Amino acid sequence: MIIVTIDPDGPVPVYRQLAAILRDQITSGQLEPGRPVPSEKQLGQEYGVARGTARKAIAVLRDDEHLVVTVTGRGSYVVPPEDRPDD
Amino acid sequence: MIIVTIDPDGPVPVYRQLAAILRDQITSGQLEPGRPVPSEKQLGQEYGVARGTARKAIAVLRDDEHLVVTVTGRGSYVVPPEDRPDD
DNA sequence: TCTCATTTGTTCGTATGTATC
DNA sequence: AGATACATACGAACAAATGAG
Repeated sequence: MIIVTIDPDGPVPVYRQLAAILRDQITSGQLEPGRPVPSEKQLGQEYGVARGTARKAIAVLRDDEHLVVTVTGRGSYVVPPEDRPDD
Repeated sequence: MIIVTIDPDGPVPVYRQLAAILRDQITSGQLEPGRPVPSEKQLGQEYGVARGTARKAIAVLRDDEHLVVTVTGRGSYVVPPEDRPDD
């Protein structure tokens, strides 16, 4: 069992650490295709970071890696592997 | 007559200023036990704040001070003094 | 049962100010 | 100067619950 925590004082920015955690959950199938990613608020509470930081982590997965899509007023959802551009 | 206004630029957050205003109205009896607190929308309009800010003010009175209870789809109501935990 | 308005609940989008590194 | 991080605040959209009719 690997304990995944965030180190605010480490060399890697918090939002990138959180993005890595979520990326692992997605690629491992723990977060299934089509299912919603926890909200920015939830992620903030669960990982002890500000909403803006959680938001930035999701932005990485969405804008840079296309692992999720975001819908205003709804949330972000895991993109099925076959729908991901160059994967 | 004390004029109660909200100072958006002061050191105290707007939602706490509004919570203080409502708290005074409740403890002074101006807002009577059992009666509804103005809706989030109304408070927003009356005090010139966003609904989310009015909502946050009510959350303080409900979650931290137990001065009001909230019913989804209905509104928030003033808790009678004798029903308030440790008061 | 159905429709409608009102209200609370939740979420994202954006901006500002402050502080730190 | 720039990136990071937090708190606050406004706005918008969507959802769910309630009650009136």
